[in-house]
Amino acid sequence: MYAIVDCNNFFVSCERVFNPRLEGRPVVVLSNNDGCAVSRSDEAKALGVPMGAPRFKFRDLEKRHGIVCLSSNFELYADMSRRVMSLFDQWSPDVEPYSIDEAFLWLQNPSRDYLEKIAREIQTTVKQWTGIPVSVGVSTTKTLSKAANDFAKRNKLGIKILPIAEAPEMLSRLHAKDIWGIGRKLTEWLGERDIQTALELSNTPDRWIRKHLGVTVERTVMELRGIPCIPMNCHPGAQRNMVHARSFSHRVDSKDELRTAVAYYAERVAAKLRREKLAAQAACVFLSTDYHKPQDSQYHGSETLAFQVPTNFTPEVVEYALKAFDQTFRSGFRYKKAGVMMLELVPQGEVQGELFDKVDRFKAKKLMSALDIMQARHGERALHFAMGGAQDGWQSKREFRTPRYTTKWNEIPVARA
DNA sequence: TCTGGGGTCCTAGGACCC
DNA sequence: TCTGGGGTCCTAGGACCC
Repeated sequence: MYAIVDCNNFFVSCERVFNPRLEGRPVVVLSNNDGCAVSRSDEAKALGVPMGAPRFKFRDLEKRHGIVCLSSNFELYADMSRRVMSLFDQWSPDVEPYSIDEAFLWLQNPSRDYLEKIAREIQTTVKQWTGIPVSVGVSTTKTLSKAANDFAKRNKLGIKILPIAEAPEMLSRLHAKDIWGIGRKLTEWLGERDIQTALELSNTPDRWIRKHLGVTVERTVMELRGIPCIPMNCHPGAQRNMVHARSFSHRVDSKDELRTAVAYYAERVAAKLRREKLAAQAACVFLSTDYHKPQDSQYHGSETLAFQVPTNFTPEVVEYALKAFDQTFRSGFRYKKAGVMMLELVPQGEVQGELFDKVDRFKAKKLMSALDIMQARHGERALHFAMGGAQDGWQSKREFRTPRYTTKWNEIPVARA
């Protein structure tokens, strides 16, 4: 049986662990730039704050009901996620962390009593040891366990065990859009063909599905019928790409300012590569205007350049990123977002040397370690590349960020006895 | 006025090989 | 007049997930 353990309102729950005053109040965590609602407490959901809604659209609700809006604090959420994930191996040797707030567990014993007991135990232990409330769904496939979890959440059950015999009943009440793997486009397409519920989809002939919707949806359909097609992935392959991208708080039209932003993003993504001990074979820079403003002239450009040798050396990453930037930049637009992608990642230790290399790799590595140590100890701005320069208008807005309680010594919570 | 960021997988089509 | 069959690799774009 597959269990999915999913943290309830994860980002909000993380905030509540360290600020119990938020308990019982409507709380919303905002995306970068304090833009959209990305996590909502039950109270905020009940007031009608939609997932992904931009803040200015629920400002009225916010004022009227005293909704607490917080900027996202990813350092905290990542650390809390690590704590939660670290607990799962006591219930199963096969754990697949699926996202920052979810993991699949493979449970060998299918007896209902056993599954109930384990699911309850997971719920109480995670809450007691980390402060995070979770929901658990269990069934014969991953897709059905996700449906069970959704059911548990909707009905405030906390856990739901779904034997295959009971699946059709539940699927008849599950809308196609709420199936794991069926997104907006597919929902629309299915709706046009009068397929509304998960049960209707699972009763559709698989040949027809395969022909019109491809193998991915076919797998989902089989899974709804209780036939596992999406295996556990406990040892995921190495990461293939890495991105650092941000929207600007104001629109930017100056080339210099945009260039500075790109150089800074290149710095950040190179540092992230080194943390993961990876090197990239190519760099891609992309720029875009504000697609929410169709009346403005639009431009979405990107340029990819291959490195001579796979690298994570900041000066080299910045150099290539700026070269790509100069090729993709067009003047006369007001830019809203830029990003730097590192492509075709390889483990740093497996990089093949190059006889006529321009860079002294040995020195480069020592220089970067020194830089990384300095930044870890004294902050990112203590020592950095001039190119990534002074912080300008393109910087993200983060007005309401809470302390990084668990990862910074000077932000650790203080108890007064 | 104000609308996120970071990923993966699949498919179709074109270029190229013998 | 008549013009094959069987592959691989790469890329762009589109879908999905959280």
